[in-house]
Amino acid sequence: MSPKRTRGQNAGLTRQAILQAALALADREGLKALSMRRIGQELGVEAMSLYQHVAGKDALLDGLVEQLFTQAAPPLAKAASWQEGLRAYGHTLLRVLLAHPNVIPLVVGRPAITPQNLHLMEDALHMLRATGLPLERALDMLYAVTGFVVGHVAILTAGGSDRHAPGNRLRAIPDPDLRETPLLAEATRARRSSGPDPRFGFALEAMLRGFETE
Amino acid sequence: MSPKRTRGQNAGLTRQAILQAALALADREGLKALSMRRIGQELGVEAMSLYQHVAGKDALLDGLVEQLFTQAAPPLAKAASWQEGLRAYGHTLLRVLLAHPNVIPLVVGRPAITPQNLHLMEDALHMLRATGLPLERALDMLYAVTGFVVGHVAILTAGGSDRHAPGNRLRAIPDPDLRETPLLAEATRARRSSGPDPRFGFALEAMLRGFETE
DNA sequence: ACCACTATACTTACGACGTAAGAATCCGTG
DNA sequence: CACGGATTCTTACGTCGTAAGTATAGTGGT
Repeated sequence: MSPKRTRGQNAGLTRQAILQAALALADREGLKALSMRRIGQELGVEAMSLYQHVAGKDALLDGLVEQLFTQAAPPLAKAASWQEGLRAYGHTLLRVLLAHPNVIPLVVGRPAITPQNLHLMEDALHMLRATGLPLERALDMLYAVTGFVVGHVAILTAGGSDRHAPGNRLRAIPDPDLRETPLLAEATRARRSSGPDPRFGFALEAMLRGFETE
Repeated sequence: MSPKRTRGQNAGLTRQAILQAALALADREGLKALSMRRIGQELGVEAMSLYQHVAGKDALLDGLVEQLFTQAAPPLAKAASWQEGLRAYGHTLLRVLLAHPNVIPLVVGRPAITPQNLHLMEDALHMLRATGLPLERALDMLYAVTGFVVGHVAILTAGGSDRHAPGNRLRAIPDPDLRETPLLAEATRARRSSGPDPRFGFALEAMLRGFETE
């Protein structure tokens, strides 16, 4: 009944399993809850056991970011034109990031230069160049789109992450005081009633068009 | 000679002075060095003394972000058209953020909903509406530009903040392994040799144009 | 001159953190 | 069965944010 293990008994730990548990924990309780001890607890294991599979906390956080980007990469790989590829990549990345709002500060705060992620970028460059884009321009656009999406999401989820850690909602401004900032209050109220992101797609298109007509 | 104080002697602490010292410390030694004890030490004071002027560490970090946005707000306030205002705001914000690369994760990770910042947004909305923009659209654009700049900077400074805390350089990718990712290596090398941000202005213009012709 | 009173700074203390070092246990191979 | 590497657990150290309590300096009234 009790899954108690003794000392050297393999607990089935994996880098992947650890990252998954950490991501789930971050989603559920916020970044502040992401301590080694807590993650271990989540896996029925002591904190120090994790160090067999990840080099340290920073490496673990890099791994989290890597997980997210890995999810967003495929659409880019199998597109016909660079416009279509970047568009699909942008929307997918947006969706992935919004699915894990608590982790967004990590995505922004660290480049996550894991081997895995470097290969993702390499593949993307291959694809973009295959559809007839100068190499340097391809990197620029990859950065521009990624930066735009990340920034957009950062603004969207501002205030969510840890302030009121569990159960954070996805909004821009937390009900500003009406008498102090009436315009702001009215504008955010109006904005919130419309769909979740009517402006994102448009701005992204504007960027793609801009790159086209350079 | 010795600036030693005894117990109740006023040390000249202020919220402003604390924030300034903290910002300088973060610029100099990275976010990880930003502990209450360390900041106090910087001001010749014990950690707990700071709590008389800031509510806690989170509030202090919010204050840091507030400082940055306050620096970027003026250009928007005194512009003739919304295009000009947003353009000036974007470029100024970019400059301010790049001047403090270490704190960028904070800017992204927290909305810094301080009263001060809410008023900044309120003023911006006033200005944008005065030059003939629907309120809701004004907020959209403010968010879009802010998000774009933040994202751009986040990507630009990725890897800097704490990894090798002091003396971080401002680059996108840290010399990827040539044999693993040849395209990426070549593209980043080419990119780095050109100016610091040839693409930012263009992308920003594309966005503004896009909003115009909606 | 004295005395509350308030503002400010310091001291101590607690629990949680990341992780270095080493001991204990399991498991595959001989 | 023996043993050696892999994996986990235990213990320990220094640092963190901050709650609670204490001591000192300045201030205004008498």
